[in-house]
Amino acid sequence: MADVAKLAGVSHQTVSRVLNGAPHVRPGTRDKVLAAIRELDYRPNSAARALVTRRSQTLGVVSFASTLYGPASMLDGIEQAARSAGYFVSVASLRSLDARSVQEAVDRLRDQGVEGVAVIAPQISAVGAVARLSSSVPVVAVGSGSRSRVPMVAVDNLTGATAATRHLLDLGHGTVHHVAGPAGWLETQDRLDGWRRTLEEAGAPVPQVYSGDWSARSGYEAGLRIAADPEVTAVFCANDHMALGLLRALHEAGRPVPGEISVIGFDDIPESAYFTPPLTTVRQDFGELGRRALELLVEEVAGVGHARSHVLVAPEMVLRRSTGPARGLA
Amino acid sequence: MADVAKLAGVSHQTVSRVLNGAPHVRPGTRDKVLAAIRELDYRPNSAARALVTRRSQTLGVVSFASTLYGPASMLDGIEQAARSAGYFVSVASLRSLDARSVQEAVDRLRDQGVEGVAVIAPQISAVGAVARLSSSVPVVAVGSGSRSRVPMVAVDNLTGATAATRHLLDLGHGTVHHVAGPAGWLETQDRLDGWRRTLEEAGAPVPQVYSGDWSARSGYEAGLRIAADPEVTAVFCANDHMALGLLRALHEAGRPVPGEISVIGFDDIPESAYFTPPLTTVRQDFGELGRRALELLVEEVAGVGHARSHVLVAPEMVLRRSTGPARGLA
DNA sequence: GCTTGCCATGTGAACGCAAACAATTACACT
DNA sequence: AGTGTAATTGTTTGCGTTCACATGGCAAGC
Repeated sequence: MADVAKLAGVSHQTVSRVLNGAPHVRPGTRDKVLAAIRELDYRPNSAARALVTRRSQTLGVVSFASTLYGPASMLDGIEQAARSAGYFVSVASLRSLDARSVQEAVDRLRDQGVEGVAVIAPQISAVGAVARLSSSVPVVAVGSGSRSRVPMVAVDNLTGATAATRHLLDLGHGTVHHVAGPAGWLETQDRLDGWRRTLEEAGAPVPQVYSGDWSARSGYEAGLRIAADPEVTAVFCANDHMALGLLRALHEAGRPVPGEISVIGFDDIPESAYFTPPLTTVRQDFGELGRRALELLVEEVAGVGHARSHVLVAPEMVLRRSTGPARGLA
Repeated sequence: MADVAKLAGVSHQTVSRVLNGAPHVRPGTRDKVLAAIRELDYRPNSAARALVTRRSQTLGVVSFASTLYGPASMLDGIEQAARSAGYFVSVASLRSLDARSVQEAVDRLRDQGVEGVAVIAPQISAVGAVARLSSSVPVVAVGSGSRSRVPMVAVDNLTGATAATRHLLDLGHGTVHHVAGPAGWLETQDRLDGWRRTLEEAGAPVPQVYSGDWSARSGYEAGLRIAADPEVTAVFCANDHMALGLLRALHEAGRPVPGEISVIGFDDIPESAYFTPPLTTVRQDFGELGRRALELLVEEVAGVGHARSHVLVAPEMVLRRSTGPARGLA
């Protein structure tokens, strides 16, 4: 910076002012400085700036299962929004979701000097852990269920699950079976609740719940059991990947979809439209979730009050061919 | 740090020595310092350290299409490896792949002070852009094709494509059609080359190439045209998502797979085993790719020579039910 | 007993920048 | 011309580390 100042014939402070867009710099002076900067290909040193301003311009993201479509999309949305807000993004991904790992990841990010952390870790224990240490750095949760003590942005899983269940009921199905996500996840819980409540309100029996781990494989395994149950005519899968596995199992068992069994998923991953048959599902816009979360985080970092700490984004049902009227009603 | 020094009754320099594991610190002294650190919950300031050491302990990742399974998995692998190597990871994702965007992303990272950059940007133009500016910071490319001028780690697309094509030929198919990825991608080119070369070596006719953009939708569109062509009995898709779309189109057109047409994909995403029918494909271990790339980058940063600058990871064929003998041979 | 040399620790700078404050200049208005 | 105010620029300080060097102590060797 001293070199730039010398070349431009001003003090380093004036260079600093130009760099930071401070007022009261004469245009001519600014131009000289700018020219010198270009001439020397000068780059401000972010470490020095961070040291004195105590602001790193960096936000942290704790992410889990980041190879899945949902988390990856949220991360992408976060990065986009962070960039427009002028922040860098540092990632720490989790291998497991216990409180210790989360603690560790957040510590790691904090040691790096991030000004805030977004957590894509939709497990109940994780959110608890995060809440406990959010004292030192602002934290927001992304895509988690509704019970978090920290500010968060999520899709309205309850409403989505209700819509899905309702849809199948309206099609004339006596009840709707459910393939849930793994225990401990906030999404799992909310979708389960929405499903159960809708059934109860409709006076429909609440059948036993099948449980998976979000993977197609687990959906397939649930599907094998479902296919063997002649009672089942409608299934709500807690995500599209499991629905894919379910579809596969049903196909192998010679149970036509939607002829004998209707299937609805959740997420609307880009592939869902090309399943066999194309999957009716509940769309959540993960990218949007990430963006909104980041906006919230930026507000927190800036010290704006937590006016709208809990943001719920409405999901949207996407009708395709995997759902149809109950048998005998066609 | 001064507080810690005072509490421990030593100088700040001794605290620094303890922190950095420097030799010549008496165990008793070390313990006192450690105790003081714990007592005060002291955290070293990374900005100050970066300022004086000129090392940020941060590596950058430029990523494109990071919501796709491949890039997301590579990012994940990179993050893992970076953590074990003691580095933080900062991400910059690209919206478009022109040289300007890449330039911008790398600049952004460099301004942040990263010590090296891994580029998940498998487009020819991107790699060119990166090569040009790799002077200031070490750069490695991940998952790109083989023609890059910067060090890189990739799956051996040529071999993979050859194996896929060979497999179908061996099954008795007269030739193999190809649904390629978008132009300009290194993977696209290498898989295309492998396919074409294998056909030529086998003396099989080289049919017209269908082109997609990696998405299931584009595979579906190619599939519509392929289904209408009675000549086609075997198709090699440049990735699994397009294969899914193709499968869908074939199914709709009443062309059984593998009865009438065999289909093979590339990638082996976790869902491929649950397609209808389960997809034969060529597996690439994206996570491993990311890890290897990061190791290479760390070596570069450390200044170790470029002995093994180009790492090719062998892909592995996964046989499932979407491929079978040619008609008349069953 | 007095050097020699290694250990253990302390002292003073410097890293590159922005904040606080000081100084100078320009301009309007009396 | 004289005063006041705002605009523009400069000077100094310190952010929290590590680095280079200085210092004191203690053991071994003569």
